[in-house]
Amino acid sequence: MQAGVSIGEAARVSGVKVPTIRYYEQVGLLPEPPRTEGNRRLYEARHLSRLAFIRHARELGFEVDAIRTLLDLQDHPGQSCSPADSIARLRLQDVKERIARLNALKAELERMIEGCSHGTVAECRVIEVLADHAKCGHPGH
Amino acid sequence: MQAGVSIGEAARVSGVKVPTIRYYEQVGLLPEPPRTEGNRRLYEARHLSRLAFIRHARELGFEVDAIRTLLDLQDHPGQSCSPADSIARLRLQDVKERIARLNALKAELERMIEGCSHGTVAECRVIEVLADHAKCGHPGH
DNA sequence: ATACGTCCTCCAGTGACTAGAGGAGCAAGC
DNA sequence: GCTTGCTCCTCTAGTCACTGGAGGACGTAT
Repeated sequence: MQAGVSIGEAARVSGVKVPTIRYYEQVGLLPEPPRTEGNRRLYEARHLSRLAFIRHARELGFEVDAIRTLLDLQDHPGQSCSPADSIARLRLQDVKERIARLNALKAELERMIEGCSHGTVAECRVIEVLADHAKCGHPGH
Repeated sequence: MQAGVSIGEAARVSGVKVPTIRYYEQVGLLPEPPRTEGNRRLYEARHLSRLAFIRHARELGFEVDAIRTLLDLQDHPGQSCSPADSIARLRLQDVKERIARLNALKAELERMIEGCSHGTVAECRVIEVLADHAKCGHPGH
């Protein structure tokens, strides 16, 4: 086991930016690492793997609060994993809803753009649809 | 033409909350309406239709800045609609990208959840995948 | 006259960062 | 030994599009 790496190095290997790493420490996602004599953070393997965990979870769209719970579970491997399972299921549900909503938006945007005759604003379907909700495929929203 | 409606009434018919209406005025999306003797806002038809426009555009995910441009175009109907068209196209591009990313997340979340054996955290696939990026379908992210 | 609902302004908070000011540590070249 | 330039430190404030609360005024019904 070596000494550890600087915050810049940690940023490089994890793909998380330096200020974001400090932010994660500040909000309690990442434990405070030891420091050098000159007061610089020195990250060890456990910090780096935790950082990778956080990054992956953020990429999957988990909120910081959810990640805190997931990390806490990881620290207690004997517990039931059903909280982790239900956090992931909630997230999946959320993702599915977003996809459905975005597909509706996509359809409406495509209809708007397709109807545009590239003339003046007065006859622009984009503006017209925005101004009058009744003119869109009004899918609920 | 009647007098106009209160901010509460405007909120009711537009579906935009009262503080949000005041916020739109503050950031210059909605013109300042006339006031009553008692200093209350009185919205006229033009304000209400502008509010509907804003709401619809926000629902489609246009940013406030983009909406400002779109409203400006609406106020000058003789201009070419190509700026409106390109704002909408950019938005569509963005929506498409989001859908693609969310579909990838959905696949990964489903794989995670499916692999969960409902036992302890130690053998939980959800935690495991989060901890080790190599264990997911690593679709680019 | 009183009670209640709606309205007013102003200021602070949300989430998850991001950017900048102002200063100190550290390695290399001259 | 000194300077240059990079990385690091803390602290504060800004982003986006709202949202919420304090503290007070107006308006209407009883």
